[in-house]
Amino acid sequence: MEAGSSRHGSPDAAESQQLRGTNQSGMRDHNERLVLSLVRQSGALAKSDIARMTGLSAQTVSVIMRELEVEGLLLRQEPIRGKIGQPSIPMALNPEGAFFIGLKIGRRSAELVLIDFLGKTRAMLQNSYGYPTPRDTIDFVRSGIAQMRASLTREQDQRIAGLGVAMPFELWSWVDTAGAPREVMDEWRNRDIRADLQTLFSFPVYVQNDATSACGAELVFGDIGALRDFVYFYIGAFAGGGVVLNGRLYSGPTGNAGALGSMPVPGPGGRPTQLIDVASIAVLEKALNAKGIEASYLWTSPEEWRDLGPELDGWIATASDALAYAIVASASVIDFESAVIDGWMPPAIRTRLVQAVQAAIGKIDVEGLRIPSVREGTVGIHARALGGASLPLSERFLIGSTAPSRGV
Amino acid sequence: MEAGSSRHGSPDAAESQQLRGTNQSGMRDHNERLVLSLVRQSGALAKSDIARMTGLSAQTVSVIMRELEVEGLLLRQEPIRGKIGQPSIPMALNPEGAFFIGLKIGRRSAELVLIDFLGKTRAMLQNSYGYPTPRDTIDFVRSGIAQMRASLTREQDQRIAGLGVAMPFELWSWVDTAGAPREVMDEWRNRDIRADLQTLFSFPVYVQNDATSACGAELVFGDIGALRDFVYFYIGAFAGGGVVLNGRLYSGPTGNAGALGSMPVPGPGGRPTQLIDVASIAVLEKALNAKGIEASYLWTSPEEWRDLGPELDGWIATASDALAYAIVASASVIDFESAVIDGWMPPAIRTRLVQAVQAAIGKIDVEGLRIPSVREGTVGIHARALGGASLPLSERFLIGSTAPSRGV
DNA sequence: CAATAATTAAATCACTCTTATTTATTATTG
DNA sequence: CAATAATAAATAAGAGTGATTTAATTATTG
Repeated sequence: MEAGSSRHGSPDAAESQQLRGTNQSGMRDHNERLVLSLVRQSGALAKSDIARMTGLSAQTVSVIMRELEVEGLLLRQEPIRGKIGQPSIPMALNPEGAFFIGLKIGRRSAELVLIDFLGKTRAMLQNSYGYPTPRDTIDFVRSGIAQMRASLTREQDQRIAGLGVAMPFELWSWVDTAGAPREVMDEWRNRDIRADLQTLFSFPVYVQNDATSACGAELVFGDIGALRDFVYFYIGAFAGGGVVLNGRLYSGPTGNAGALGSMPVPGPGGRPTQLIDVASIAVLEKALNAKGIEASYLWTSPEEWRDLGPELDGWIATASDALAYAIVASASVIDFESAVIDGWMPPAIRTRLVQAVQAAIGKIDVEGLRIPSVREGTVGIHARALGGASLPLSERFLIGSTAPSRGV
Repeated sequence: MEAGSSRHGSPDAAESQQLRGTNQSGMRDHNERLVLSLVRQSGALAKSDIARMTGLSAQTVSVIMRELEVEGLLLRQEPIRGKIGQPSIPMALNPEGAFFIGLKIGRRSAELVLIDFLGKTRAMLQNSYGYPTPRDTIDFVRSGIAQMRASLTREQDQRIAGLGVAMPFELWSWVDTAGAPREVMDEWRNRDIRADLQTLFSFPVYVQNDATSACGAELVFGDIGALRDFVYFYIGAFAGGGVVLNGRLYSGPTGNAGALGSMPVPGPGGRPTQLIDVASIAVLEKALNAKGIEASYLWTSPEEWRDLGPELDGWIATASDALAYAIVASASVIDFESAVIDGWMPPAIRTRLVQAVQAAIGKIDVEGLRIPSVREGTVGIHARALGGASLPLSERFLIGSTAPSRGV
């Protein structure tokens, strides 16, 4: 259990140990994923475009894409005329090609989301609580998914490709601080939530760290352009992160890569603190509470916070210093092109935070490094649940890049 | 040029942009590399072992390994008897299968090394200087390699698979601090050393960051067991590092991953400094010089330093605190299994340093992280040059793991 | 109508897989 | 102790899969 439970457990117990050989079906699978990844990234592409981009022969691409079309994953668009030669027929992702369900288990609420092949949200459900329990969570998932599936046609329902669960690393270690009884804590520790959920459904169930999931949502659904290597911060009740290398979400050997909340940074007094202790919404809430301000709306209305006054300014100042520091430290481990910051906050405040971080980086000694550009996330508050849903999508339809290329 | 020159330039200008398709030769190439990687990692293996490990059919493995044997890359060992069934015939790497040349360009000296397929050093040459110049470096390489090749048979010579150059990132930015004239600095900045060297040889020439190279040597030649993800520190005149992910050296989008010398850490007074400013041999030298102690033997006799007294103790104390901090910060970016420390120092001192780092980590708040084990490097002072030589070896004969696996 | 580019059918080629066979060895039986 | 059974490694032959090559077809521009 231990390390295993927080990995994204591949339900088929597939990748047994380490290094596998490649055979023809592996090759075809790889090329199919490649085509789908390119079409997802670039919009609609003609077969000839794909052939040029991949280096595969036109005929191979023709065969692969025709098959994907027959399977309902690609849709033929209007031919493009006006250029010399036979008009090209762009092929786009079919929104109805597949559906995915994401579940986020958070400190104060759970979210369930149903998305289509393009990542568009088709349905969303929420469940608030004082603290989560396995039993209630499973009930919520069972009834919630039943409700969502009822709204789908039989055809659509059969195209549900999986459920991805985004939850914090070692959930039980903080559930008790939320006032939960000890039994609940132990239940989370001892139960294999993935296995329990898997018994309910015929499609595969995956589990992944919540901030890593948010990062995955940014990668798959976000507007990141050609960005292929970035470090990602999600500032929620707690702070966490994720890592994208070579266009692929990297979750690490134990699934705990991007544990940026635990990054040591210089605290207010100059002594080292963890990032999470200065750059999380929980810290902001505490600061507000200390002033006697009721701040539960931080959790309930993330689209628009009231005017928060000096506490917010102070929070942004310290949080951005800490984030700047964490970004520089990250950049000395991996030469990321960008650092992306998103979180449970209104876009306007996210913008302020990012600007403050950019300014704060300027005050740090960065000799010997190329500092990543700092940008806002483009997915927003629901990134974790969407990232959960992106997990079955990635597993089934996308590809990384560190793959064997063509021979000579 | 810019970013390009410090990448490991693939001489064939092969991997044009990003995502390539896979074809049969790619598949075969992948499986061949897989076999060689496994044999390198595990010593000698029978065909049936390989078949079990890779999931490939016995027949496929038979064909591949027979071919590798014919090519002279594998050697048939004595059959192993004493077990039921036909005795298995282990196949080992043929030491004469290929040769590789490594060049390290350092602050005070250059090293040239010739190794065989097992990584054993066949020849080594050194060249000391006040500061390096491109012209002298190229002369040294030309004559040095000519001398080395003269000692090889025609057969061996034809099996030289490449030259790998290990040199610091933006060499020119510190050459001037070594007292070099400005022209030399500019020459390094403006010249493409890889291209210049490539004109001299028919085998491919690669360039890579020096500390990253050292890390690669540890990965390929070191005694790391099953370790597949680690962060590596090389403490030389300066401090640098490297990153191994999934059993593969990761050099990052710009080739500057593992720039750990630039990691911000709490300095002596508690204010942030870069790791390089507290944990490098140059700092130790400076401390000794300040006490009026002549310390040039630090560079010339790294096998055995004289008794260094309190300055060494002080250096180990501050360096280990900083390293401990850098390791924790790295672990919050990637959940490394281990941190490996090596450098230009006698093994006994390396041992002390590692022990001090282990102790120092205990004093840091690591909640939410699994802390990597800290171990000594097993390659030693020549890791950079050997790592240079490992570069053509990896490019040509080894494989990472993030590759398409077998189909159903 | 010539040139150009996209697409695809047919034939070919490379590589892995499955099945069956051979070979070498240990374990068991009479 | 010889004969036989069991086991495992290695390989040969043939089948199957998927990419490539070659050539033909189609739609469009100029």
